[in-house]
Amino acid sequence: MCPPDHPSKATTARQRARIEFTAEIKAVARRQLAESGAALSLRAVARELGLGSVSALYRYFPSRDALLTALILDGYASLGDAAEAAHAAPDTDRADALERWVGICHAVRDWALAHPHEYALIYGSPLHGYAAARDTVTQAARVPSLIGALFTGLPGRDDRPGATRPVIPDDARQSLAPLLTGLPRDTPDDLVMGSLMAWTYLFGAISFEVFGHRRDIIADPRAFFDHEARRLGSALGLATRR
Amino acid sequence: MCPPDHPSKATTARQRARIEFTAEIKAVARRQLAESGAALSLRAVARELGLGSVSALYRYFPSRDALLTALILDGYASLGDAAEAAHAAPDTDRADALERWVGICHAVRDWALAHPHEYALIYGSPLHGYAAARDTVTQAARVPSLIGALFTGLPGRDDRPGATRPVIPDDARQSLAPLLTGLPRDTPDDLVMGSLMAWTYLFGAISFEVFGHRRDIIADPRAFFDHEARRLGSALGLATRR
DNA sequence: TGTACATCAGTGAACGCGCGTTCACTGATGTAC
DNA sequence: TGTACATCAGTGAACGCGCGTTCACTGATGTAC
Repeated sequence: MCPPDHPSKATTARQRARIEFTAEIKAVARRQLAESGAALSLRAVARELGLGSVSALYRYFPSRDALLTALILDGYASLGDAAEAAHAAPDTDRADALERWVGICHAVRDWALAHPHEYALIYGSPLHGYAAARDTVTQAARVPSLIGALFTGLPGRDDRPGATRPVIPDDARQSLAPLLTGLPRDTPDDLVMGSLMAWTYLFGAISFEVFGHRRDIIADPRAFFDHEARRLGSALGLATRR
Repeated sequence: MCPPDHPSKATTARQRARIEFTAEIKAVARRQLAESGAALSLRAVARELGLGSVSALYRYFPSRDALLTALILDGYASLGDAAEAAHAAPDTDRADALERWVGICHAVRDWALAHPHEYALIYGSPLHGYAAARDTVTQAARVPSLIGALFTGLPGRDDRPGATRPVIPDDARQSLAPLLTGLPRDTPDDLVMGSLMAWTYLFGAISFEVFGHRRDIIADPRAFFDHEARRLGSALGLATRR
């Protein structure tokens, strides 16, 4: 269905054109999704591309759902890129976990505000008959992984001797089992829990703003967001240097 | 468009039938929304109602959007009822703010899991060309108001003399202005902030679960939810008695 | 109480539009000898 | 280097389906005298 990921030097003009046109189709589809709203129409995409027929699209995507899947995958990847770039930014103090957390929060929020419809595609209501493709999970896990690393990574840990660790009841701890199997054995449960809560909060705050539930309620969304991210991060145990 | 809200005793059989049938239309529409997915089709609703023609529906709702608006309004009202019932439940210790918070959380979650499509209609991605009706704001405000009352109401306040209040930066405080005008003058900003954060978190956690982002990640969602609600509530300053 | 008229619920056909997918085809770009 | 054949991009028509909304209508339910 798609050209190989590692194009050999033997790429013909046809292959290059195919790759370019595939990208162009996705770009147009993305734009239309952003402008016209929720529904993605192959006919409209073909029209805007100047194609004389809809059926030409079927050379590139076997169905409408396949195109949608590609857009979702790209969305996750693009969001992951933005978050990881913020994490790797040279001007942040890498030892200050709270600052890094706030930086990631802003990166995700900025991305969501810049691509509200792609955000809705990823984190909004699930689509009618559409079943998420297996491939998406890898990309979808990038942001939560980043947050998890921030909480459980050593330089950010707030393990001052005086600090008391929150107690996690057994049933809640056991419900983390699917996650813990993928982590080092000595990862403290409360930090895993904390990173999940941080991810949840981040998603909630941005969804509220993007979906309009904060309109007329909060005057300066960015200032509010900055503060809530800070307060939540420290409430969940992220340490700052100051 | 609709019969008067306060039906006088002079309700004729016709008027009663009209009210009943309006409710039946909404019930069928709700069911179809839950089963078939996102799209609401007047024709399908008419078919299931046994009507010989779609156009009969136009006696009850002037357009498809009007029916959608009615469903959204009902959704907010139904959710508000559930949350308020939990808050007024006789077996909860009314002086224990944390327990009441957790009770409301479970009530909202239970409602959302029982009505996932209605939940998506209310809190999911905004609909294509659809603009929210003015009437919805009153109903939409019920859950956040309840949470706000819990945080700022006296019996729940964690105002032990030793407790230090979180400091809120000026810009974040000012962004709360639209909300503060509707509250008593001496309402502490940090509690208003806390209730907004609690509402945000609640929405984030439930959306994650309802929209499937916790599938394969958390084994026992209810246990996890119970713990996260507790931990968040106390992190935001709600006191418990124990 | 009985009749004449107004109100309104529901009908059925039509308008004009959209959509995803299939299929046999033309013609250009590549490949093998 | 030149020719014969295979590959594949794009065409255009068709299938079969969906949708919201309008409109002139029939016939039953209510109201006023």
